[in-house]
Amino acid sequence: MAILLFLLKWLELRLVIFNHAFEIYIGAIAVIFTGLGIWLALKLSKPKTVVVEKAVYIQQHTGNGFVVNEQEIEKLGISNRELEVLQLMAEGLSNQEIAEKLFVSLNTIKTHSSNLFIKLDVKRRTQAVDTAKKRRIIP
Amino acid sequence: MAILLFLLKWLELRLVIFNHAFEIYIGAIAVIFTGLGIWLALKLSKPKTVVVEKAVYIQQHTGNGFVVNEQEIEKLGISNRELEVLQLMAEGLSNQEIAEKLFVSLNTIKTHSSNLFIKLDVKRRTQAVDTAKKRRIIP
DNA sequence: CCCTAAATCACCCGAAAGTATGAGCGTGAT
DNA sequence: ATCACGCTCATACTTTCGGGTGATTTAGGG
Repeated sequence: MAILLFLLKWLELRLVIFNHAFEIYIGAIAVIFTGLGIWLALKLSKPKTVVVEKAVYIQQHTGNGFVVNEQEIEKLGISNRELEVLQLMAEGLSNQEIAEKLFVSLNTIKTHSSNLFIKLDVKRRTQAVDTAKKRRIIP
Repeated sequence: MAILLFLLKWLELRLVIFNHAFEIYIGAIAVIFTGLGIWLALKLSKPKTVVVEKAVYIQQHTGNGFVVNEQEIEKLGISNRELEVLQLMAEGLSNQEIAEKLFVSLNTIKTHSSNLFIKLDVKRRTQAVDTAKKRRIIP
């Protein structure tokens, strides 16, 4: 029964195609040449590029005097890995970005930052950066 | 003579058109839809934006000679309330603490900081502080 | 008077940050 | 060899941030 129904539908479809062969042909031509036009335009047109200049602000350290306060770092017991994390933190990087930059996992960075916060006696990364700058641990 | 020749040629052309009406119709369709495709592609293709980073070197503010870069603040359209929030942010305060300090709700601080991030073109508060310092918006 | 901008606040939701805890590994000192 | 320590990573959980949206109020300029 289902097969019969399907057959009938198919025959109907064939009839439709036969009766409207011309329109379908025209439609196919239209679609094909629209596609061709799009392809042509994309291939042959110069890529529209909009150049946006973006200023990048860079701190210029022209031999001015920033000396790392080694005593402070030692006194607080900050390891060099922690210092690296702190520096990247001060540049505004997220933990994820720091992790990628140092080729370690996000959890490791979290551990480092947690230890850093304890050693600096702070609660947040912004506070850590502020404190570290005031103590001349980072420029 | 020339006119006659022209007339003959014209009649010939008419005949050609008559005999090949279908092909010409198809050809016209093809041309029109190729044009449509080209137009579509040119209209709808989004221009590729290329961001060119341009280095801007910042003078180091040695010692305590800090002058606020008013032009920068105005250029970025930072309101004074936003500036207050930014300053407290730089001191490492949480949004909650800033809210309490300024006697407003936490949501208000969130709104201010969100607007700040947009204006400073940053994604995080640490980045905002870093950028603001480099642009001499805050000491 | 209308319109705009600043400032205020609320709610939701997902992402990021931060806390707590435990554990494995290598290195240098005892 | 063992111990301490730095570094690594994980899991689970809580808190904070940040994005998006919309609403209200107030002050100031056209």
